[in-house]
Amino acid sequence: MTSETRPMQADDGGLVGFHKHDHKSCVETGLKNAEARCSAEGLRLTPVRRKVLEMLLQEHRALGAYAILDRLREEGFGSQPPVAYRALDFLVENGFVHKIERLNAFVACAHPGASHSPAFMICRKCEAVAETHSATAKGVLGAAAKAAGFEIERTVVEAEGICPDCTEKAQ
Amino acid sequence: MTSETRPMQADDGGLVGFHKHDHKSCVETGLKNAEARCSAEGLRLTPVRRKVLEMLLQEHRALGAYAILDRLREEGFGSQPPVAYRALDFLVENGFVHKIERLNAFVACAHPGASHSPAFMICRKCEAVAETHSATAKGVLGAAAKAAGFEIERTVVEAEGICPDCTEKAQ
DNA sequence: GGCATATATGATATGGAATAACATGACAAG
DNA sequence: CTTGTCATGTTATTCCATATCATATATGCC
Ligand SMILES: [Zn+2]
Ligand SMILES: [Zn+2]
Ligand SMILES: [Zn+2]
Ligand SMILES: [Zn+2]
Repeated sequence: MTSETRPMQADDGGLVGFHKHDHKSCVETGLKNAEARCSAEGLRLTPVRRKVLEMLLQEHRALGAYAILDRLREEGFGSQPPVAYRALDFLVENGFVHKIERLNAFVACAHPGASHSPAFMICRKCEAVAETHSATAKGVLGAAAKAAGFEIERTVVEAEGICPDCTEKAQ
Repeated sequence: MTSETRPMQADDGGLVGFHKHDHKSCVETGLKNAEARCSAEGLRLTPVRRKVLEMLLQEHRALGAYAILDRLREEGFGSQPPVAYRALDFLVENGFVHKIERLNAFVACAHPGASHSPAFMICRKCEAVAETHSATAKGVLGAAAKAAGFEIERTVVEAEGICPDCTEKAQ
């Protein structure tokens, strides 16, 4: 099957971005989880880092580095690009946040704690982003890589299209 | 429509980037193909567009827009960003070139003429890029999308890792 | 506590990617 | 010849990202 510690399923809430849900708890538990994991693993969830994670949990869409930076400035943190990028680097490295390559932007991870190869669905109308998981390395691509002797370390899987809400509205 | 006429297979030469091959013919046939398709479909393969495609066929790796721009300048074409971006837009829209989101860079398509959802393997050491195809929309992600009511229009599938050559050299 | 070391932040500067907006040129249709 | 369309050229600006140096803050050891 897919993942080692806590395998995910297609219906286990992976599509937060497209559905109604208890958003306040969504943010709170996200932060709680991060705090727990950081203290468990000796990582330092400093104020800037915590704030950036909070911002990203707040939205269920991707934020660009400069949007993040603007908000950091408003909150009294440093206002130069490296401030945002360093916080993002930390969060991405430790799996709290993912980068959406297609958008050059960032989203909070929807499956904190689980080891996973994330996959994303990006609505090109409303820019909502939903995270699910991919098994790319085990599918066609994995076979091709194996055949070629290419060693996969990381995969980027992003689907662009129209989310259910926008499809509905368009009717 | 560029049609479901010639589906690809996992072993049909999709890994050009990692293997020795007749590179001169590689470029020539690439350009011939493009010319043929353009005149068949009423597209205009103008000098800039042709030059950019040639450059990308020449390399088997991704080139950034500004690298392309530099060479265009050397060849006497316009030297401002839009010159390169417009040519690239044309080539990407018509399937002659793909954008590698992970690198913010561009490669010539290795399967010209065939309708396909490309997938890429990117070596993080030598930056070689090999194109193969993905069936993402039919795999786990496709199922999740269907379940969520998300309509996939396009997929980005990019695997980062180490190519066979670099693995070998490292021994 | 005091001090050395590592880590995190602040601030400056620069480079690279991408697009908006406007002007000009080539060319075909009317 | 005029008009419309498409491609190109040019200017300017915005957004994304990193290198570098200086300062502060935490942590571990004496
Ligand atoms: Zn995730
Ligand atoms: Zn939408
Ligand atoms: Zn292709
Ligand atoms: Zn390599």
